[in-house]
Amino acid sequence: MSKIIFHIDVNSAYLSWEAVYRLQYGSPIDLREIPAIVGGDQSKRHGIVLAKSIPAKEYGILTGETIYSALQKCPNLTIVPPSYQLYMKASNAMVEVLREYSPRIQRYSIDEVFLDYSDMKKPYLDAAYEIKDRIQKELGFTVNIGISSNKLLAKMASDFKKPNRVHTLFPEEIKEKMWPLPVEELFMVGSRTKAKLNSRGIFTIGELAKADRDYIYSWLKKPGLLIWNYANGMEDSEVRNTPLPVKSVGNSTTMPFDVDNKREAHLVLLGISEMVGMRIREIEQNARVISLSVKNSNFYSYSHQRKLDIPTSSTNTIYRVAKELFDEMWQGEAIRQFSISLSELSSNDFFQLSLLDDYDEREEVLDRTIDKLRNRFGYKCLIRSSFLHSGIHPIIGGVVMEEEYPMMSSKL
DNA sequence: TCTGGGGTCCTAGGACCC
DNA sequence: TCTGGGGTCCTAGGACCC
Repeated sequence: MSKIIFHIDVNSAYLSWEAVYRLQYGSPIDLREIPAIVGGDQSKRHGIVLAKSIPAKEYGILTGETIYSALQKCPNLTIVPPSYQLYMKASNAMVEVLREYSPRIQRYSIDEVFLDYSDMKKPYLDAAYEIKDRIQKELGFTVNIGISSNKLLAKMASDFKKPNRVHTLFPEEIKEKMWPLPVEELFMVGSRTKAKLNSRGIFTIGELAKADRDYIYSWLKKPGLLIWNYANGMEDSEVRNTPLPVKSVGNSTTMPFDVDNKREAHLVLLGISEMVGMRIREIEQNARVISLSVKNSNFYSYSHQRKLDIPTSSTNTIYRVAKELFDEMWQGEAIRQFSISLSELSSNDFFQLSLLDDYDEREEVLDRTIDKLRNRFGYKCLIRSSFLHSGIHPIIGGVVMEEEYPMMSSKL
């Protein structure tokens, strides 16, 4: 039987949540009704637009652009900083409502949820409008709900006219509702692929859909086949109740100032190693591959990685390898952003039992002791002396540890 | 005071082996 | 005299998502 899938998408999520929160605490202004954005701190060089109100959108302000540029478009723009704890709470509250409608729920991101409504009693349109209205009434923010027979089409549907709407996009509606859209509005067609497609005369989703499958595959390989299938409405992944296992853990930081010397670079790497180390131990995994990536002041990024003989979760090992990678790749120029990522993860119990001899083990006992202290008394209770007076944070990375939700990124 | 941070997946090329 | 070919592993880079 054909499925009924909902995609629930919070309208201007971060901005709406800020607006609701501020109204609850007596603010006379609804951020959704004025040109406003949620944005990072420019003085820390985090100055990009994370979310925008509809009035801000009318000034041509785009998510991801610099605040500097947004201010040129709208000088009296209201800018508020992000508060991720708040967004997590709002997201959780929404999911609690959704659980009343189906046990099959997939949190796709902090503000997007897939819900499998197949074989439920109440007619799906009634349920969708009820969900939408309840979220608005009970939680104060609005959502769009897209409905179809698969996740891809449901997601495309939720992107139609906003805010506070329910849309359907069933296979028989594809031709009329999806094919006329510009090809870049298709999920997984980004700016690079848009340019490629346009260069060969493909401008709409319909034109991609009608292109020859083998031609697209020989030209754009697997991603080409994927978007060709999507353009034809073909997608069949399950609404996953449980998150997939984590494949990599990484943290990065854009420094408030460029780093142009090895000593400071190493300190930054130590700070990041502390965070990724804590996180990998938290999920009880070991990593076989350590990757270091840097972005220089010209915004050029490059990376090196190393595969270890023995998977690790030791902060010192991560740091040592990251330092080696940095020393062999660094060209001596000013660095803006540092990033360490751990991958090829494996459960750690095997190694703990089998490697009785090993050097990493004592490290790990110490690491775990430090983790416990930091979890109990706060991160700052124990810091390495090398950071004192360095101007560099001893633990670097902005992960909200409690109540983690899966970030599924480009995978449905 | 101009451009974040956290992810997944794919491809290409070289090394190495038989 | 004229340099195969397939498979696997590793690394670097790049595409996309929210």
